[in-house]
Amino acid sequence: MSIDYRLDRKSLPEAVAEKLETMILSDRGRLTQRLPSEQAMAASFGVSRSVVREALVLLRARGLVSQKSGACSYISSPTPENLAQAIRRMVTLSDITPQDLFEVRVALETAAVRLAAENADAAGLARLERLAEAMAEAETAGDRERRTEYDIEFHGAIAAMSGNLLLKLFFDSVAAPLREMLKRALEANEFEDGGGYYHRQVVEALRAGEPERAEEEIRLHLARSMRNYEGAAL
Amino acid sequence: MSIDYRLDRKSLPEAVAEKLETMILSDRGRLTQRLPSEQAMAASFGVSRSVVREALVLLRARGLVSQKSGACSYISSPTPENLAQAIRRMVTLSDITPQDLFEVRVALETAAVRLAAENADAAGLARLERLAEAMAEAETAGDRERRTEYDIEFHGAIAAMSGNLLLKLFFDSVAAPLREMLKRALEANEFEDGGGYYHRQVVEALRAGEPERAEEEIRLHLARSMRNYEGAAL
DNA sequence: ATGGTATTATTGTCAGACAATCATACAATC
DNA sequence: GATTGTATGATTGTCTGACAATAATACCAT
Repeated sequence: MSIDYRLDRKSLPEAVAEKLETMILSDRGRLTQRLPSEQAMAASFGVSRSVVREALVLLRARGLVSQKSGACSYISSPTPENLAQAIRRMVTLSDITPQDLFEVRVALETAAVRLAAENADAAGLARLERLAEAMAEAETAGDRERRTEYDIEFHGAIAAMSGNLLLKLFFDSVAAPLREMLKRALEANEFEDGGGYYHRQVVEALRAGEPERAEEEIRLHLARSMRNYEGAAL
Repeated sequence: MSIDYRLDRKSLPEAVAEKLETMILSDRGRLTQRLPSEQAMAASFGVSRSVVREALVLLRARGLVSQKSGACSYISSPTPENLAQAIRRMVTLSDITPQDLFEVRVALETAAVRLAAENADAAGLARLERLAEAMAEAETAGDRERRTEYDIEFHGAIAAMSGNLLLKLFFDSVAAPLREMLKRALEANEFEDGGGYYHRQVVEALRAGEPERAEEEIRLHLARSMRNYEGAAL
């Protein structure tokens, strides 16, 4: 006649995963640490190996552990790609439109370029210049594929130059699906861009250390390049 | 002596999950559809039930299916909470600082208020005004808890008014940890704010349909309120 | 010490079993 | 006839045991 209020409605694997997660998070800093074997965990948690396995699948999906067949599980850190996939799923399944994606990207990048204008160092500026030049070269050579690569790298470098890890992470996550859209659009449409003119304008503003101007240049550039996405479905 | 090129280095559960995911995604629109039983899936995929179970755990972690014990699995859509959790994990595990969080929040909110200035409708503006008033009232009454609630709701309402689902989603995900920080800071520090003055300024700019001014007001307000976060650890 | 080999531990997958839970059909009641 | 309660079957949740594939380790020969 045990009453058994059953406050834990969760399933056993979720409960185990939660415990493991708190253990992992409290142990951060000491990463790349190997976990006990599944049998050992099953014994210490008082559940069967199947439950531990399902818990590990959950944690792997969250990017918190990595498993190699035959070897033990290791603690790991979630990667940006992890978040990017979640966003992509969300975008394809919910009512988020390509325009939403682009607007968020503009928000992140304008903020990034503001911060970059204050953090800019010589090495970073030189790298941006190299990328802008390489892009212009690829464009005059007619190599649109390489042009796009350099373009993406340029914008990513600005996000990195902001010195804000979260900003960079968000930018990458949003840029990934946009990049795929762009690739599909490139195969169909004609491409149009100012041959790296805007990129150089941005670099100049960054070198001068003028956040407002840098933001304005990026905003112009992005508004212009948005046309290339038109007609591209998610 | 079968060569067995083994092009699929993935584990069986991942392969099954991938197949199921493409099936689900291609069937979107016809959601709330029930999947076959685990046994049936195991038979049709030619694997054991354990493999199907692990695949389902993966899909559940991605928010693509929901399971009720005893009943079948149902196709489902990922929720914002799903993404928010991923972001929270990412924030607690990496070297992201409170300042990073705040900067991203400013980026998202300034973009949101710009868009809101263009999308503003009477009902939304009225709601914002009610919230600003309620906040000012709570502040004069000395009820800091309620004041904070209205404050958060006000900013969330602006994000929602942008009409951009992804922007709102990101904002909520970033605001959640900031909100916790603020609560802790509130218990220690004295709080200082302009009694809802800035909020009213923002609403005015929105009503006038002036994106630039609205952004500037929000920026001022946020720069001012950032002091309240000082000394609060993540 | 170094490199190759054998042993051992661990994971990946399978099969079968049973209890707990849910869905459904059916009977009973108003 | 609609609703409620019950019985039955299906399904999931968990456990156990097993074996092959793979990685880590210890051991041995050079």
